[in-house]
Amino acid sequence: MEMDERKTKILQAIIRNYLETGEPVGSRTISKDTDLNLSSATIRNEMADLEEMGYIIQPHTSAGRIPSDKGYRFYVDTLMEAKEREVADMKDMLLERQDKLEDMLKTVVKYLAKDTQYATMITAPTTHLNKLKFIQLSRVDANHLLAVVVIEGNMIRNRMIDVTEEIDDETMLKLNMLLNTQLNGLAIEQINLSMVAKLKQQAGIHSGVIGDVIDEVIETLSEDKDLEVYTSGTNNIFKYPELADNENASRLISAFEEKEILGDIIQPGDGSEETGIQVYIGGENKNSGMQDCSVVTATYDLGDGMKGTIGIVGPRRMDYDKVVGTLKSIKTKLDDLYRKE
Amino acid sequence: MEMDERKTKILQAIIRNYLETGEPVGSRTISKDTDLNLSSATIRNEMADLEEMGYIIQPHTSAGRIPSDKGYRFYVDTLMEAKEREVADMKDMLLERQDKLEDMLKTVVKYLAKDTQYATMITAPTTHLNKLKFIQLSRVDANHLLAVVVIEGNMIRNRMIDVTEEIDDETMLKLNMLLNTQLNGLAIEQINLSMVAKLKQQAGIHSGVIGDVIDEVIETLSEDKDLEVYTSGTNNIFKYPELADNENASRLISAFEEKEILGDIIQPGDGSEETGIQVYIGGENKNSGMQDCSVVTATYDLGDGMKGTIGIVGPRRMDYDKVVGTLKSIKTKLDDLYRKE
DNA sequence: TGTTAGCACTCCTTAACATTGAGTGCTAAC
DNA sequence: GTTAGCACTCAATGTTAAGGAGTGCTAACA
Repeated sequence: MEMDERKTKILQAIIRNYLETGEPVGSRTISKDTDLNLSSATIRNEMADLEEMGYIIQPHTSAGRIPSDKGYRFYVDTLMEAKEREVADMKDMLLERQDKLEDMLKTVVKYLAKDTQYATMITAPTTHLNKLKFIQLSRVDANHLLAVVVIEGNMIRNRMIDVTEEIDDETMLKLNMLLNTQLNGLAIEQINLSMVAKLKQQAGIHSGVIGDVIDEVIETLSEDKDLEVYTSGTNNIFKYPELADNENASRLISAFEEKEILGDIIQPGDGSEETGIQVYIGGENKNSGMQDCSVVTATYDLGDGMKGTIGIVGPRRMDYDKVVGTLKSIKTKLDDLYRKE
Repeated sequence: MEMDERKTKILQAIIRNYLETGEPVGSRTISKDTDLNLSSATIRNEMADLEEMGYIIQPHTSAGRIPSDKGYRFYVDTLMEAKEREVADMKDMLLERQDKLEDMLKTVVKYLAKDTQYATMITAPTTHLNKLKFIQLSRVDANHLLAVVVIEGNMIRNRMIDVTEEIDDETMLKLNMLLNTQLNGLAIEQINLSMVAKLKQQAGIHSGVIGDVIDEVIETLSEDKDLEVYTSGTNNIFKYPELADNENASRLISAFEEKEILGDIIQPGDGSEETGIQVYIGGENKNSGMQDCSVVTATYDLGDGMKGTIGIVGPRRMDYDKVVGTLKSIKTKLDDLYRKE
């Protein structure tokens, strides 16, 4: 048996209706809702076919049908009409300050949660490909140095370094010079052990303390800010009874708190490249706690290799059109953000 | 009618039992559980008295009794035996790094959630009383300056500043000098508008750009890091049926996400000064969403005016002994942390 | 051959009702 | 003052019946 136009139309009507009401939909409803002018009996025959083909499911013998994962998948891949939606302007969210990326991400994720009424999360952009722009070591007091590093995209990292013996001005100057000439322009990823060894060697006699300082500077660089994840609207899961039972809710809340969801979910190279948007429906999720959820992710790219991911988590009967549309718009705005400048 | 020793013993037994089981406790149970050697009938008479006095409540006529807020209050104030408990060492959590206070707070709050099985939150220490230790302005590229400020307690703040016209080396040097001599040693709180005006005046001719830069530096200082709140174990609320119904859970989760709970709850100067520990039982909470919760807070003090608050949120029938004990221990460890050095 | 009306059947949902049992309050005796 | 005894209350649980939405199947129809 195979899909024809009529079956497609009926399947679409079932899904549309179910997304709206959350109730299993019966043959009579479809008979009235579509422009096919078919009796409920005919619809019933078609529905039996669709069930046999695996697109819809009957919760129990005397109930209507609900879409299966395969049905949703068909809908998302071929029937959905995701329209770009008007969304708030990222520029406004940036508050004109480049270094407070963190604040913008929080604002975005909050905005998305409010707009979609689902739970949302966003990862900070990766920076391991970014190049060093500026390194500075300053003496704060007798036994504390402050290391500040700026990388491409104007992200700042810093660290207070304890030193056991005071370092004189001349050495500080030399050290700063050394760090800048050797490391500037390199991507964080490129810095390896042999480079560090070379650096230490060049730093010369004071190897004891200076070696430690260099180690700490390097560590500051490779600090994993990439994994930073912000979430919002977790309480939205209570709006959907199928997710709101205690066990499920507890699992989800916990997953959001641990912030490990996105890492678990995203499987690079699964066709999301073209649009940057990817949909995972119910059982398609690897994460066992999320088999009853659908997740839509978008990869944004601020340029210079700074990519991050936005995730929206809702029930299977998520409003895919709206969510995908919104994410597309947000993604576009984020992508344009740095590029235009 | 007034409390006598026997009533006290019975009340204590009722509360202890209820805290353990979560079920209303009947007269027969108390008759067997206590060493009073009284029949259930006698206990019933006493219970009727205790109810009249407002310490216990009968959910319905044929049920046992549960403690009222007043009962819990009596228990917490006079019957409880909070024993200091062995807790993880903060030193280990600090990972030997002074500037990563944030990481320590996250670790503490996570540890507490795991240890107590309640939802926990912690506020970062206030810093508005702290003194400036170090200010540095550096040129990152032609139109970006980097401002870095270190305050007492070695907390670091920074900001990237856009400048429209390039600032020459000499001016930078002068500006750094000026900022350090004028502001070092001052508490953040002390810096006011007239000081800023004076600063700008002293900075001289370049007033346009320089003025903006100074404004941004000042803003960096007063950035409200104080309000930073970390939470953990929110999913623990599902362990307590009285909190886990949808409406309640949603409200609580949302309150935790907004992180406004502690601010709402803490009422300074309500007797928590002696021990730094404060207990809010059920209806005693101002926040309307938390009328079914109990909250225990502890104020920690890292010295230099850096105070913060820890909060533990659970059901009314929280294990007060354990929670208060744990908080006392944690508080002591935190208080000692910086002081000893 | 596809479509449809009709009908028996399934099974979830809801309400009504009876049963059980924990726990109480009261009374009278100790 | 304490206690045994007893009638009473009421949430919880189980049972049964009625109602209804929706199906699958059959037979008639265009």
